[in-house]
Amino acid sequence: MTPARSRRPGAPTRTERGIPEATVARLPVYLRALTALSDSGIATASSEDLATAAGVNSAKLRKDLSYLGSYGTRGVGYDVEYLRYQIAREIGVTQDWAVVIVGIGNLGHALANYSGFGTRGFRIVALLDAAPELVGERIGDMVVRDFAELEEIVAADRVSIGVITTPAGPAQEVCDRLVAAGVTSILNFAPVVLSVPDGVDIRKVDLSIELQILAYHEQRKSGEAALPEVPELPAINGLPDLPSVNGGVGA
Amino acid sequence: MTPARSRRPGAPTRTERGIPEATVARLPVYLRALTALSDSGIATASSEDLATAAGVNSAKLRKDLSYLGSYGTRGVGYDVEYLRYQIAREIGVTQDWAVVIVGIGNLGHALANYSGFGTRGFRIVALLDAAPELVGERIGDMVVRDFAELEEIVAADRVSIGVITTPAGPAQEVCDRLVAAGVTSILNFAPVVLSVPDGVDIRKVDLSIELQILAYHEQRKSGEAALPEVPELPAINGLPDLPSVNGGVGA
DNA sequence: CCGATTTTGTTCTCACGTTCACAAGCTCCT
DNA sequence: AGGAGCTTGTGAACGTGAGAACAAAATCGG
Repeated sequence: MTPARSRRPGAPTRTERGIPEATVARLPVYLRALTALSDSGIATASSEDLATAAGVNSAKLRKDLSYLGSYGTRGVGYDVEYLRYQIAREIGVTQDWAVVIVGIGNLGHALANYSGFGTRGFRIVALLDAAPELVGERIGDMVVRDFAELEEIVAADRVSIGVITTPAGPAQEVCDRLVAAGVTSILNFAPVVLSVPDGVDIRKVDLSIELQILAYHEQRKSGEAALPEVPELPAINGLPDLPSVNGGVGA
Repeated sequence: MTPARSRRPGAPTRTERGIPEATVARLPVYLRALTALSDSGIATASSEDLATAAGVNSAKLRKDLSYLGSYGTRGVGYDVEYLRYQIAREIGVTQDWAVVIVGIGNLGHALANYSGFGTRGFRIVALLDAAPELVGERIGDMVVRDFAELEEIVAADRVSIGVITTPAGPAQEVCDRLVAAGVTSILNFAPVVLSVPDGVDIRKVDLSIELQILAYHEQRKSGEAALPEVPELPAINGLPDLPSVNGGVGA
């Protein structure tokens, strides 16, 4: 996707630009760990302490932090407040980001009520749904508005992040509308693969996929003997002749 | 972690055992794509078709499927029903798994109502909460039960998967109780790093982390010039002397 | 029956991520 | 002031994953 900016071997000095994706995904975890330490009144922490709090290995943590710069003092550790600020700044949560949530079903409700939105840095500016019976409903201190107002809201509040909590069906259309309106980052909870143009980031959260991954490992654990060795379907001899629509299988 | 069973170069025949983790994470996506194709009455699909539907590259998809075995016919493609069954079996969703949900707040409600639980293969056997005012509440066709009944339920229904949707505070304790009761796979929605003994699998879903990752990329997009170059905190000259508890920073 | 065509399964190479191990650098004690 | 003791930051080795490219196998038309 991204053209991978040409790597000059000779000049890796400073933060350059471009922290490895795996590291970016861990920075929020470190940020949370630092906040917890800070709340406990701890002023300084070693990479070992932090790594334990974040659930990672200390070498990895040090390398991750080294991409941001050389905060930290040898022989001492990291100043909790200082490092916390640096990470927050690097991630971009020192400013706050306007977010819209589209699709106010069960999950949309839950997210709308999610106080403080987990960590600060994000502000829900609108709850949207196309269903007339939902529009006008109060949730916390917000009111559900019509999805038709999307463009107006995005423009007025400089919304750059959209959260899709609709069913699978309308998700792609909602996504297209969000992108057209100017949203450039999308968090998708609908169980579909959304396609977006280059320049738009998308992340997916999928409960059923997570459960299936767990099930795979669970199956391996409880009796590897219980795994049937390639039990061919009853009739797959000659031609695969349109069993199609009726789900005679498992699911 | 896994000792990586010695690879004999000459005999990679059959499913051996041990599919790469990255592949395991994509199998559920393929499964969903196949189900969609099946529902559209499509009986055969090429790796290209499937890859498009699943949002991946076709070479990757073929390699992933090759770990399961040699389903698929050269010059033709894959039989949709057949492949679907093979993947479902490999993941383990041909049998169904008993699941308990602990913590019936907003999110717990949402999951409890999540009809069909996304894909079949999972059966919610209990909704649990420790708060007396929630116990007894009806949600769909289920009733919230007391968390104290956990052990009994896990034993009776052979529950191997637990979902934690409590706040951060009680999450570790709930986790410990689940593990002690015999649950060996946990899906955690609480914003904390849980620690579990070896042999227990844990996966985490974290809204605020996902948003922060989006924010990072968003910040890079909108004006790389807008990124302030290392604006040191006002007073970090000499010694890091306990600024600790008061959060003078941003978050 | 044979060759052209299609599409899988696999090999090879490269990039990315993780972990180890250690030199550089800071503090504290004597 | 100097050395002992920690802890960071990073270079190097290792393992995993992604993608290109191609040989093997199946169908289909002549």
